[in-house]
Amino acid sequence: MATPVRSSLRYQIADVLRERLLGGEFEAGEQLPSEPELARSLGVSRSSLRAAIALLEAEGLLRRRHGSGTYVTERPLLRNDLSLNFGVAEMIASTGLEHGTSYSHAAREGAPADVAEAFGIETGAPLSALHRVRTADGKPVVESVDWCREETLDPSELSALGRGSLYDALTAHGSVVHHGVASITPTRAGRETAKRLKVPVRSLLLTLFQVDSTSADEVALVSVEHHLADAFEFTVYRRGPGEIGDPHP
Amino acid sequence: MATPVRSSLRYQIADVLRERLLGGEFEAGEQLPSEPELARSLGVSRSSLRAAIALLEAEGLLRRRHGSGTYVTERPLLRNDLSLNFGVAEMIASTGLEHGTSYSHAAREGAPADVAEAFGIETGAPLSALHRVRTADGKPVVESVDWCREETLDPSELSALGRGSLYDALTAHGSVVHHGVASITPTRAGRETAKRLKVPVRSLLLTLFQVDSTSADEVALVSVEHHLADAFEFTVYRRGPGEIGDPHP
DNA sequence: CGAGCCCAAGTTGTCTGACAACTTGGTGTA
DNA sequence: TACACCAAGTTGTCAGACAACTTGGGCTCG
Repeated sequence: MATPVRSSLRYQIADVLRERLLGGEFEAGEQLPSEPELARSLGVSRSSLRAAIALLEAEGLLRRRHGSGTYVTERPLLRNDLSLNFGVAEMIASTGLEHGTSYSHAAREGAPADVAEAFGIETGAPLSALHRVRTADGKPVVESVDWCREETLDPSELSALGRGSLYDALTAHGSVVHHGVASITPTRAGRETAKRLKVPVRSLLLTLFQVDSTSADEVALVSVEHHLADAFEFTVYRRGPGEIGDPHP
Repeated sequence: MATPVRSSLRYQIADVLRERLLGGEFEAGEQLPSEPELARSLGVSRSSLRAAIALLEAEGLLRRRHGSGTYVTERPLLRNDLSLNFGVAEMIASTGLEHGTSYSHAAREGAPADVAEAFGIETGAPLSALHRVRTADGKPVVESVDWCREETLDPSELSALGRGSLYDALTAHGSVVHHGVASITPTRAGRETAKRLKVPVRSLLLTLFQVDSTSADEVALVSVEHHLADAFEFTVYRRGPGEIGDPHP
């Protein structure tokens, strides 16, 4: 049972190539082997390989030039690339610091207006809420609140999370997060937040309001994360305006 | 002549489909015609159509389900989608407000450290700089500084920009911006910035440090934009973790 | 000798046709 | 009714061929 989520071949190929690229097998600017050759060496058809390359090109990792070749983009490894969705723990770990949790509390709470709107329910309707303070090398860096439906995970299950990932817990309950839409705003620390993060009141924060959905476009999780301003650097790869969609006049 | 930058067919198809999708021809969640049928109606091969659909899927506009069909994603129209690169003017215009410029000054200036590093030159080396304050319905909302090489655009050319887009000017000089990498941080308004934006000192800002490059991965433009916190809402579509590979374990 | 044209090899882009894998709704049967 | 099965429709993958384009080398010609 449990729908093994057999990824399409092109995603598997893209995963393999991404790992080899990020692993440094090819240098920046270097030309990849030709498509027929690469396809042979991977044991896949050229069309599937091309589909995989298209994915990596959309991510900004590769660039194709008609008649010339496929090249590794020279962009630096993006720190905390916003176009990829992952948890705070991975984000901290990727900087080489030790991540931890200095505060964790789960409860059944009424939904605030913005969260309720995301779920399509009424304000004040009960949801499972998980309040946490995440630390990097012991220093608090992120205060977060995660909301999900009680049917998906009840408060006691959230409490039992321990070191496990919230995404993993959702997956185990059949609610696989496929993508999220994040909204980014600068904010200032309020009394409570300042105390938990151990910074002065009105300190600079970067706040992410994120709605995570399943592949069926059902909202699975809503998160509010307050990040210390100087804890992380968020980056994003922006396509265009050169090659994509002119409104042809 | 002059290299008409003939976009690949799949990009043209993606443009057409994107326009039809955003134009509301299909409702959210609705199923598209089958690939063979759609290919026939567009007069292209199925493989090219599939390549175009892959682009739109990577943008989060469509979703394909093996054996079932291709569906329009239910996500709302993203306000100021960070994964797309466009100028401040378009951003303001997309909110329905009148955009303008209340301050504009171009000069030859020495490069600050971070800008110099992006260009790969020494700190203090001369660049063309364009300082501007952009307005929405007459109210200042963004203070920006754009830097480019003197060989690309000299200060007098920057001054002569008028209402034209900086990207257009760069394109006209053979320096087509293909993509950018933006870094996002919360900041507070300094004395000068506060005065120009007509807000109190230490007001909340969202600062974008962006490096725009050509398709040859040469840095064409570096911008620093200070946005009023409540002027815009920046959003970004985040893939995964469900279907696509983790960044790196 | 140098500049410019031309060509051939190599690469990505597109097309065609076929079949596999999967989903979905309906039908038939126990 | 419940379940298994089937058939039609859809996307996924494969194979081969040719077109479009880039690049570098060799050639011609001034």
